Amino acid sequence: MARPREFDEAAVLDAAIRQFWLHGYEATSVRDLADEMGIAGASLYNAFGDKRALFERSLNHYLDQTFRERIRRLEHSLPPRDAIVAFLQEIIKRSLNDKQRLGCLLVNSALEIAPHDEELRQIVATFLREVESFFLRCVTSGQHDGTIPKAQSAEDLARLLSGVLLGIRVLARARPDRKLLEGLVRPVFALLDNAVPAKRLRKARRGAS
Amino acid sequence: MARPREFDEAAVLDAAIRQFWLHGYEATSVRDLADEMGIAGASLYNAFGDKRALFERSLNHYLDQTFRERIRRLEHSLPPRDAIVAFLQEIIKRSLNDKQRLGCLLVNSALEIAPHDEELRQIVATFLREVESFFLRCVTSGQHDGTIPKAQSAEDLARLLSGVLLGIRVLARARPDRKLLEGLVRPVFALLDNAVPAKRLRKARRGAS
DNA sequence: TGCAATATAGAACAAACGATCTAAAATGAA
DNA sequence: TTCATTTTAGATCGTTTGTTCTATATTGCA
Repeated sequence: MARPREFDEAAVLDAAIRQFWLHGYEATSVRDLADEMGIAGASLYNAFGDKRALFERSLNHYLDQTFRERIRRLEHSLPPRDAIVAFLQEIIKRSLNDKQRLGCLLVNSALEIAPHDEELRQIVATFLREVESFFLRCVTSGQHDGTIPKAQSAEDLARLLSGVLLGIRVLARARPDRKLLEGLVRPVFALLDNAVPAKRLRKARRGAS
Repeated sequence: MARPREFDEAAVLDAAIRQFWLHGYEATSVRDLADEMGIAGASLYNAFGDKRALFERSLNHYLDQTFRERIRRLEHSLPPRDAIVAFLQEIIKRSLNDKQRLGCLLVNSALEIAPHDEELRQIVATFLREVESFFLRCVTSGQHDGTIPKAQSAEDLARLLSGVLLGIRVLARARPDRKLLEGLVRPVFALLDNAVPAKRLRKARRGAS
């Protein structure tokens, strides 16, 4: 047949993700990309098409590696309410440890390019629905087994959780402050608690641990 | 002395805001800016310094015109809890009417350039604290007069409201969906309601209106 | 009415941009 | 071994970028 690729596609995609993540789409040049990916410009165009197509591949790869992995892992290992709490706490932890202020590539993309590119907007929108339906499954299941109160509809709680998730990521980009982020989610977790007043709950938690 | 300016500084700043808002910082060229502002490139550099300095002026002008105006208006005309509700509803309304998907220049900036420019990050962070302290004043005052429950600390509620505000703006950029945004804030408003179960509250509201 | 000072329009600058071309290298099937 | 096919590195394409220069116009003060 023909000469085979010399590079590992997944590895160079990871490098591309890192560049787009670090500088954003517009501020990343094709030369930066090729250098960091360790391939020549021509190879990049040959293998991925153009800059925009490479970005689309990178974003999809990122969503698979990062978000979908987290959803799978938490949903299969924890009871529904705990999965929600763990999800948000993991996001907070990542935001606080993010010394380079990368933020979240999904959120960054949702703002920088989704509004100017209908196809990418669809990808972002579809994935955001995917996250929301993870929250919805958790809330519905928690309301069934009695660990989450039914005062608010499962749909609205899932919507709120999506919004809070994105809000944390934006806020953390400018103010990576532990008190701020942990305080932000406290009232949300209270909404997921079974109608137990906050004071009694704190006392109960201290007793348990 | 010397020859006077031929353009109105506030007017050309508005045009600059529109360009940065529409395309983002990186994707807006100085030629685009000068054309839309109706001045020559040299005049732009003479009057504002460089592209980055013009952006800083634009952002500050935007924050004054849009956000600070809204905070002043609502805080002086409405009781605290209503001011919070009106603030979020106004953001939702703007997001749904935003045919050009401009989003919010503050949120866009917080993600595109704040992480790469320490001085602009400070401006964004300081303003975000300003918004949070508006929410804090409202919640504290509402908790005092009994219109907002004290189950959650005023600080945490203000933090949550900030996060929800940003979350709405990001979500709306990719999914400008009324059900999503209005559903998102419903549980938040419930947190601000005086421990009245949702069912009784809906009934009471129907009776009142 | 000069004169210093600033604003203007438009050309010009080097550098960087996304993308492509050229020619050599590497492969498996015939 | 030949050949069609693909990948590679590096030069190169025409644009566009942010910024500055040149030359002219316009002002208030002396």
